Amino acid sequence: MPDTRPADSPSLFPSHVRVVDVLLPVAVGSAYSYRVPEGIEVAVGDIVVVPLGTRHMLGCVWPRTEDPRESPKPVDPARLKPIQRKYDVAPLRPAMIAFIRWIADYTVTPPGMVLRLALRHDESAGIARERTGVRLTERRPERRTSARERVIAALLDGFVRSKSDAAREAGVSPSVVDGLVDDGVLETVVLPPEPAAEAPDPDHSRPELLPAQAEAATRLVAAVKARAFQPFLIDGVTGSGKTETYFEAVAEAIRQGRQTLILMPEIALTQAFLDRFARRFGVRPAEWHSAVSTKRRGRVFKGVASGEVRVVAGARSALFLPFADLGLILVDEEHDNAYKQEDGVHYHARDMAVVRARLEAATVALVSATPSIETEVNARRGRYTRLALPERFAGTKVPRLEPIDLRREGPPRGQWIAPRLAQEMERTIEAGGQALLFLNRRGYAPLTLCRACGHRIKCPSCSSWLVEHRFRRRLECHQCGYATPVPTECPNCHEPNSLIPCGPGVERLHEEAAKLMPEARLQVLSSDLAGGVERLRAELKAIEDGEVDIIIGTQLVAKGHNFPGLALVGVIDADVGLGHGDPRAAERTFQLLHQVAGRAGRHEMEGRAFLQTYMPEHPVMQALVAGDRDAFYDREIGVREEAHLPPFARFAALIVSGTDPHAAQAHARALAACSPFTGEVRVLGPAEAPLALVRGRHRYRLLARSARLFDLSAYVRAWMAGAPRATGNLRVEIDIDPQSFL
DNA sequence: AGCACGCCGACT
DNA sequence: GTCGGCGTGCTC
Repeated sequence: MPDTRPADSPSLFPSHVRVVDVLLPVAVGSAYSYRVPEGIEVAVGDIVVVPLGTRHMLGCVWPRTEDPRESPKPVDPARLKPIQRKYDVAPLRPAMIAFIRWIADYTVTPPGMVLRLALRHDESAGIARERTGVRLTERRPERRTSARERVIAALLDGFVRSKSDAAREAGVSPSVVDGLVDDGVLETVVLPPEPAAEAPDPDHSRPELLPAQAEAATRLVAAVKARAFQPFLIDGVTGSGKTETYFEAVAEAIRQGRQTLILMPEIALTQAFLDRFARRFGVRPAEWHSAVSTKRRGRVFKGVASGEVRVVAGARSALFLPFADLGLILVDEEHDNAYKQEDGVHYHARDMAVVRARLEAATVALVSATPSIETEVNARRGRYTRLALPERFAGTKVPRLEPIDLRREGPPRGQWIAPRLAQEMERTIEAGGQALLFLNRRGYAPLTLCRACGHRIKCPSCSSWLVEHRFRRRLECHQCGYATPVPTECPNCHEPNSLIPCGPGVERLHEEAAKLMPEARLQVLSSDLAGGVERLRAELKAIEDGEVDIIIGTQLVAKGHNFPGLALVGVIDADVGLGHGDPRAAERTFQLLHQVAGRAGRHEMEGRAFLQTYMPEHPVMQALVAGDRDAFYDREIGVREEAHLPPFARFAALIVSGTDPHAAQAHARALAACSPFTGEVRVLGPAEAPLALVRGRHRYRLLARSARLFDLSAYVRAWMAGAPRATGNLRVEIDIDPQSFL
């Protein structure tokens, strides 16, 4: 049914002119109206091609609302342009339209920008090329050659093969096959389109579950069966089998004929997860992330929309796929901050997953061994049902954690591995185990200092130090990517040979470890490893095969990878981030250290972990060493409540940036001055943003704080409506629920 | 978001 | 003289 204007409306349109609203994936406030030409039928949700200015783009036929923000103002009918054509993809379902609207509303972003997240994959529309195969006919060639004979022999079974397969099997070049087709010896046949993903089998290989797993699985399965919105927290210690547990829910969704979305923070490194899925269900799930080829993404997009793809494992962008019937969403490692999108539309994929599940009447489970404070509070309040998995599998023990007090037993100046840790490493390696040194700093040294004048080398366009990467012989900015050769004299006072590297990075730690243990085999693992993801996978494999004694890694090693031989973990600087007054630092530190320490001793050997710290009495260290998770959460939740911090209050951040610091600050002040007054919101700032200068843009930040149940999005929207426009190269970004509320 | 239009600085 | 930098405004 075309969505035509009611005949009785005092509209400018003659009643026979059919008009629909189309939302476009651009930053305009509302949908635009288009004429529907004869011979085209469109309905709400349809994806259409429309002209906009000088170009053509995809849009979605959008429902009319009472909301004046979304409805277009009446436009002169003479200016209406016609829809060009309907696009050959499944229409967006009402739940998806509602989801897009919800996010636009909540994040204070034009709905078109949110639609863009769902339509951005231009391959979504790409028409899958028809695949053809060849089959033997009754005819035989007049000219017979040995190559031709081989092709005929290979195809004698009568089955259809693709041209390239036929050529490969016969050991000939594809042109031989083409020649036989021309002679009528082979006929071409249209093949059915290649499936985007094989169908997973819910009963392929059902595992034995521990009692706690079985109990949790039963409840998840019941929720999936009920086909109603139900949120869970799967809260299980490392090695308790969270994945096996939620796989039972996936199996049930498959049996119900509904689809599953599994969100993961670091999808490029999840080979192991995909294999695990395949062992349980017989096939791998469809993958969705930036490293998947365009062509493949196009197939997955279509398969998801048609319902043929049953399970997608993906990064946060997979949340915007147009599922035909989504029954289950899993958010693995839900506490991971990679789920927060920090540019464009600022959304938190974990929270939006819960929203989407509600709109789809689906089950959603957040999964973590160290839940975010927000999720823990939701579980304690009963908003999320907690499914606890307290037991580890037989044969695996929780690693023993010990602090190393750097004030009393620290390493000599210029070194970073404490003598006790070095001893323990040696002992571990002698016993045939592996050791991991964890330091969350890439490169050789985080700061280069001039001994003569005290100058510290900074990035020319950011407010950050340049990090020395000795292997590449460069200083690099980790903020913007700026790189320059390591200078031989101080850029400030020009004193030669006066520059000294300060502090450790993983490269420097590698140097020190190699000196301490010259016999040991070492491997550095960080995200900037030369050779990219391929090389990384190879190194991980080598470690798994026991070809490495000491692993030196950044937080990459904390995330999701399993090292069976790992018996000892040394955290070089357990205090990173603590003591800077960032209220989220304690939580992040706890999660990261818990995760890193948990890497040790997942298998035969008893694991040990050492935390090098200047504050062993800090509650985070105490809770980690005592293995008392609840103590950490109790305390941290108490701190948040008392200080009126999330989730007991809400924040919105406005970041004003521009190349001219004075202009940026002035605009930030002007915004502060025009914030609508209400007793329920406090506006703080402007102050320099945590990263005061990025890529040559100076940043100032305003924070608005309200009570938990206040509609802060509506407040910010009203505020922006009455605010002076940003002019010149000034930009204002809105971040609802910012990660940092320092 | 793109893209065109328009207004000011250094070059064939 | 115009090429092109970016700032501004519009797209049904």
